[in-house]
Amino acid sequence: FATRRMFPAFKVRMSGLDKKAKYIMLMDIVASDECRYKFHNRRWVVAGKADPEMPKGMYIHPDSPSTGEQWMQKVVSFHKLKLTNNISDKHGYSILNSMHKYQPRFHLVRANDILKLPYSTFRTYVFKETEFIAVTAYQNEKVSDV
Amino acid sequence: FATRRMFPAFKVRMSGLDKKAKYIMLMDIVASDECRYKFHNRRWVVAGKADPEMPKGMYIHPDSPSTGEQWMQKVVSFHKLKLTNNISDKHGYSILNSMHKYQPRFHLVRANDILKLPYSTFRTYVFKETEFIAVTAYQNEKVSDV
DNA sequence: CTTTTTTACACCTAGGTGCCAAAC
DNA sequence: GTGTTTGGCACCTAGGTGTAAAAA
Repeated sequence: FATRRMFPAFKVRMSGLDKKAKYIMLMDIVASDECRYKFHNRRWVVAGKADPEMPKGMYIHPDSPSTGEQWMQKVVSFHKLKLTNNISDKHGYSILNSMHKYQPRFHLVRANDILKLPYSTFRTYVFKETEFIAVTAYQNEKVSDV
Repeated sequence: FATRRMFPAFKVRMSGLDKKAKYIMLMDIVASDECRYKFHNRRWVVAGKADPEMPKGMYIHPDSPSTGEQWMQKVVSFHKLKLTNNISDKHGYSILNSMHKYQPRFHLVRANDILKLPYSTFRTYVFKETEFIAVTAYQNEKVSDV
């Protein structure tokens, strides 16, 4: 069983925020489709129906809450998000099924305080290009060749 | 301006929790009295009225939420709590006035999820023996002699 | 003079990394 | 044989540590 950070990390650059207001940023990961994949002849191919998914929590960016000004002045990186394939993990990391396809989602909330989160409006953004297949070992040689 | 962890760390050992229920643990720091202190002839003596206090946030223990069973199986340490004397700190660390007396407080909340925190009942505990005076450099030789 | 703050820096440590060999 | 998972391990890095000297 392995627990590692997501690589490469999910990163966003923000603009148009209210400089003075405070924001909380979150992300989560949802299953993309109902398939299990395999890596055959250097290609990803569907290999049956997906395994059941574990419930996944919300990952709150550790700099939350911060002002719009602070968020906008550098790229916001979620590199500390941890993934695992250990279904009995107790640390609250995102539990993914290996060889399944996932979609990260980004949530922006205007709130002064984590305690106010549940009262607040979530704005959710999905970037299709961040979709990925979870693996236990890199399949693409180009990744290790960096 | 310095930002360091609190030393020694605030630690609690838990018992009597519901093993299956999930809990969130928090701590904060409040001013103990209205005095400023000085270290004179190897003793702490009152040296005037306290400076104004900055608002202090709640520090959520990073293992939150976890089950009663997990919390009880080892000492719960808040060693990652950060203190600073930088009044314009933007990281959400606890901003303390040096040479002032403070009281840490511990909060226990039964909740599955950080999003449910504001709906939930806080049980707050104060341990008088954890009161301390904030400093920028150790005054007691016994600390450095360890 | 005493007390307190700041800065710098070498040291250390926890934890994250790729990579490999073995197991499955 | 193929594809996938696991565990180990040397390496590296971010960040926390005390200490001491200088500044205030």
